[in-house]
Amino acid sequence: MQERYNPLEIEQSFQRQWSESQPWKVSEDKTKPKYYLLEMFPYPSGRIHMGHVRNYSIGDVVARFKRLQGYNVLHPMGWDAFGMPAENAAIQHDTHPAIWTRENIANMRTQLKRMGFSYDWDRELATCEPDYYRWEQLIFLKMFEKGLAYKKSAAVNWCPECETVLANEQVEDECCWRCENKVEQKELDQWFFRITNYAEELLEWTGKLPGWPESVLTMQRNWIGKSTGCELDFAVDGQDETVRVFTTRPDTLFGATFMSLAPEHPLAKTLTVPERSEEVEAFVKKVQAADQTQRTSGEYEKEGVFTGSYCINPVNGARIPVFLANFVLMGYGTGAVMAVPAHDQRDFEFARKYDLPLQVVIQPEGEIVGPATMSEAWEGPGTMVNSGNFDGLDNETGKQKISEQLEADGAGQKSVNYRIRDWLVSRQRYWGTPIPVVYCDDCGTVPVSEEELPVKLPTDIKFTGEGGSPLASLESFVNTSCPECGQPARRETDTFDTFVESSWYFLRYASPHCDKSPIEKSAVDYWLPADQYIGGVEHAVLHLLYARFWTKIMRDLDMISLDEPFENLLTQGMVCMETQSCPEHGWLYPEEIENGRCARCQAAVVSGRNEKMSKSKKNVIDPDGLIKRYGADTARLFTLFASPPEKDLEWNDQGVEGCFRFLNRVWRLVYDNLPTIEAVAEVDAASLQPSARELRRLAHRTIKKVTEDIDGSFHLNTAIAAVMELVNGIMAFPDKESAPEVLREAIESVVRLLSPFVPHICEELWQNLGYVDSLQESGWPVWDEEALVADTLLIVVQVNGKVRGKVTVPADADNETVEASALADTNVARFIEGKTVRKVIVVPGRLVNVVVG
RNA sequence: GCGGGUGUGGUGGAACUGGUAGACACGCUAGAUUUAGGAUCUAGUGCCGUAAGGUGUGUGGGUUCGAGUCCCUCCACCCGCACCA
Repeated sequence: MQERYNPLEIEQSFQRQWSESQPWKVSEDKTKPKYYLLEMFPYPSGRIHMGHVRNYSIGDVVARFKRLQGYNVLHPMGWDAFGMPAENAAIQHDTHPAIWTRENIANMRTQLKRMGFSYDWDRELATCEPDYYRWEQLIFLKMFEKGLAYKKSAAVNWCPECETVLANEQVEDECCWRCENKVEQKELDQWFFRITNYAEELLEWTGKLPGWPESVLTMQRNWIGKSTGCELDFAVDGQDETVRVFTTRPDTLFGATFMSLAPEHPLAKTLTVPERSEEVEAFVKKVQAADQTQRTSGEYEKEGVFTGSYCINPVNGARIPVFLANFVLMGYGTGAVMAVPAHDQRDFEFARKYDLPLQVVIQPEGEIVGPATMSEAWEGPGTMVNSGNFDGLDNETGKQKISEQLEADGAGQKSVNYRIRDWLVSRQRYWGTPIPVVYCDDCGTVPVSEEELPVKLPTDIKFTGEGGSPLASLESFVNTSCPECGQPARRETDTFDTFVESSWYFLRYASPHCDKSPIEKSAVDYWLPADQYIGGVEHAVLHLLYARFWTKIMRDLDMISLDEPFENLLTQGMVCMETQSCPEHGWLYPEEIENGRCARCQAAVVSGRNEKMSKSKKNVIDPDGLIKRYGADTARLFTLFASPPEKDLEWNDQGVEGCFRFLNRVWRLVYDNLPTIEAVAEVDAASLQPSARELRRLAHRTIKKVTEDIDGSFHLNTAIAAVMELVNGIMAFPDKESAPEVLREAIESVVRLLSPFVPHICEELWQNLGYVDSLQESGWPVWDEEALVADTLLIVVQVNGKVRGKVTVPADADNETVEASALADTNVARFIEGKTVRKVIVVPGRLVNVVVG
């Protein structure tokens, strides 16, 4: 055995072996319990970053652990390979997205292998390959057939920088999720997936995913945004029209004193009387000129205009004026709102501004509110008043009763509204899956026939960066014949949102080479759902919602029998680091700083906030540099030890040093003790001296702790801390020579327990301990319950709840004995002296509390 | 506004069903070793105090023999949704 720990040599040697023997290649084996460990696959940007290192290190611990426990573990890796950066790179570097992407994949694959992650590389897939996306096109055809994919003209989000439309989920604060530029609204003809058909089921299942973090479930519930109420019709006075409204507060119907329509409402023009049309048109123009951000921010001043028409309240015949109001959105509900100023704050403000009447219909308990005295709307519960037959009911009952009445009268019905909109999936970009559709002058929108698939993305393309998608100008692609009538026709030149590919890659992993269909059902039946999914929380309402939706789609197309794809979800925190900047040169990389000064101009460097590592702010650590300096095991160990997986990780170079020192200590632990433990007998538990029994107890306690910390709970940082304690305990063990078999067991435990975290060094140490077979074949250690039992216990003695002493008692001492020795402690006696002992509480195995007074 | 979450030493973080708060690590201090530095080893390290002891988990209160943990109040910060009818 070498004296010094040489990580690079060891790691490369094992990685070469693993490449050849492919120890993690799996197939369906019904004799073993399966475990599908999935990590969010990366976009092939070119290099892995610390976020990947962290994500995949967490996953690899669990994969290796489960394998050692005897599970048949599927642990795949692939590439989310379509997307904008490839196109931008092609324009900038005069290359082709396909070449750029494949080179990046090759680089990153090497980097992942250099980290020692235990993937089944045989299942690797890249979504930009026709043998992947052809199946996506097939599923699209089936969705089209069922009306689950459709094209419509709608006001959509347009990113001028990316020159494409975006889904609602991809707009954050009115900005593009990718380039952070301001998004515009445009009326365009686009492809949608009917996710709204699944709104209720997606919502319902958020209550049936106990393995998901509450925060993600809540975000999805918010996004789906269900509200229940009813829809009802208001007749227009003197015209043969009705205005349909949606309300969640039918109980306030008697309090409706006016009506607000969205400026875009189809009836807006019809209801405007000629003498008001000038004013109304001016108002509509003004609202349309304001951008969406202003219009939907709470601070936007409520404004409106009277149309001159009146509606009739169906329950009491009241004649109420119809307004157009800037805060009413056409995209939600029916685009018309019955305004109840006494019980809705927005309506209240609007009514005060335009001097419209208030009618109180819900009286809160214990106070009297009236139109004259109200300074804000009462939105809380109460008793119904001024509501005809419904007076005296509590308003919750009133909601039910009024809805029933409306239904009985045929004036309305109970109704549910969702905030979620259909998923806009077409993109005006080149580097994506072609949408397999043809436009024919005679036959209209015609799907490509299944036999024609895949519609391959053409590669003979020039990238100028101008004029939108290069596909549209590629005659050889665009010009085709109609699948139905054979006449000349044009291909769809939009491609799919890349989130379509990532919505089902985890299903494809089950049978990645299947060339008959998207998936092999038996393989999906065996492996899915994924037992554990690990990735960043930024996909809470994007990928994680789409993937759930797609799974249900494939289920309803009878391709799989699965309701939900991911049994357990772990959202790991971000990797953060302080930003550093120079007044002259802006953001600085860590290696551009020398002794707190800018390497170029020697100006003092200013430290900024601790935030997510990002290239744009240059607060990044390159995994490659870390591996070269310390090895992959240290890189893995630090990201796992520095903080619990779900929390953000603060980068700390000294912490990395500390982890490297620890691995050196482990190395030395084996090296120094090897002569003592090379040839020893089995442990004979019965004949051990107290100190050896103590060490053995520590070793077994650690096995238990590490097992329980990894399994299900992901307390990886405390698992590592526990092994560190064991190492400290072994180093301090005084009787190494007289109890070598216990020493060996303890040292072996360290090596075995650490192996999922730092596999290379452990494998090497295992061999040095004399084993020929791989550590991966050795199984996970099990603790001996009997070894956990202590001979003596340390009992804390409190007087009136304050710690005054500690006594050691035999483990089997009864309460009386424990109490007696507690009271006999000299320091405890000091505090009891002269006082009456009122009560003594003995907590077996823990403490004694003496209550005096 | 609604919903979710988080507040513990100089720092990252521990603490099972209420039972020694601060495990483990970083940093720091002192010492050993070393030509020096690094590495390594030993001891110490919440705060106040020479000590005995006091005090301490965002604030204030409550339950309890005993509260970081349970209940109530308030505060701060983070995340998601938001004129959603």
